Amino acid sequence: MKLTSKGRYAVMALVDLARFDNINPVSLRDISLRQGISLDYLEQIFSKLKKDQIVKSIRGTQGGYVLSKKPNEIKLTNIFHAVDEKVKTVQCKKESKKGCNGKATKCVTHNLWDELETHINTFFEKKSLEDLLKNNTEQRA
Amino acid sequence: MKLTSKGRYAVMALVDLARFDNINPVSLRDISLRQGISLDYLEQIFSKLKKDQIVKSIRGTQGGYVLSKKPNEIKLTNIFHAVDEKVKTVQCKKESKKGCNGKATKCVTHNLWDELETHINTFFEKKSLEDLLKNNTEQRA
DNA sequence: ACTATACTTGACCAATTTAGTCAGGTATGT
DNA sequence: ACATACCTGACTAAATTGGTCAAGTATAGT
Repeated sequence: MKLTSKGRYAVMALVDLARFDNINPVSLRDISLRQGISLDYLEQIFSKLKKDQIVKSIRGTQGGYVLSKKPNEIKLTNIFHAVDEKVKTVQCKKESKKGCNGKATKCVTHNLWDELETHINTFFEKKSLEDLLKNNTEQRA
Repeated sequence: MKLTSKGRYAVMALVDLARFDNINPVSLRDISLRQGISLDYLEQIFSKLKKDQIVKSIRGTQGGYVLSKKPNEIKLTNIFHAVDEKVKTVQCKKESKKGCNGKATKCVTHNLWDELETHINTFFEKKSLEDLLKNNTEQRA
């Protein structure tokens, strides 16, 4: 079970954005250089972030991206959801009321995976961009 | 971030094994039929479980597998470790004392991923096979 | 001794996903 | 007009996944 780079990059880019968008919109080029992420790839990621209204875009020279909410209102869940980074532990194709994969009973580990998914998602729902920013400035001090 | 079927199958198979190995060794064929997992694939998985001494094998007719420890001594961590289902959130190739990927500073989200990894692993370290067995018999009642 | 059962090992493979690249656009401030 | 920077979609190489297939070896029962 691993995180995809799309999810990781999205969070890295947004932390970067949050640190610099107070003055001017931040161009993807800058983020690309600072975070070492390919510009083309960033464009894909930001188009998704924009679709989910996590960022706003400003076109033209001196344009770039800005957060469309406050850092404490942007949770990891929101970011991951935007870039299709989803937590998937259960695979049962067909789940009826009482059974998995058409069987009469729930598969023996079904509850376990549900529990795990909840456990992970709770983590993502609690953490906001602001938390990460704090953590980061503390480190520099 | 998703669980691979190797990890899922390993846990399912071991729960099955734990329920039936009190009387006789359990053959992979039986597990295969009960859990709907391909026999060939189960063989791969059990060879790993055996290597990590989670199960013992008995060859020949009436042979099969048996747990080599008590269910409460087998944690999810042990199972996942055996079948190479590892939790990987951080990707930084080179991490020196203070930096990632050769840079001077830790990447802004490094602590976050570490935290997430710990959060998930804690879950795996707490859960034992016994917990799953209990949960399962409760369900049938 | 023979045979059926069941573990053992390793090679192989198709499909999917991932992590991007590439090649064009379009909008806008100066 | 022109440079900057967003926008969009097609494409692809490499890795991973989720297996299958083939050819063993060990052992219990007859």
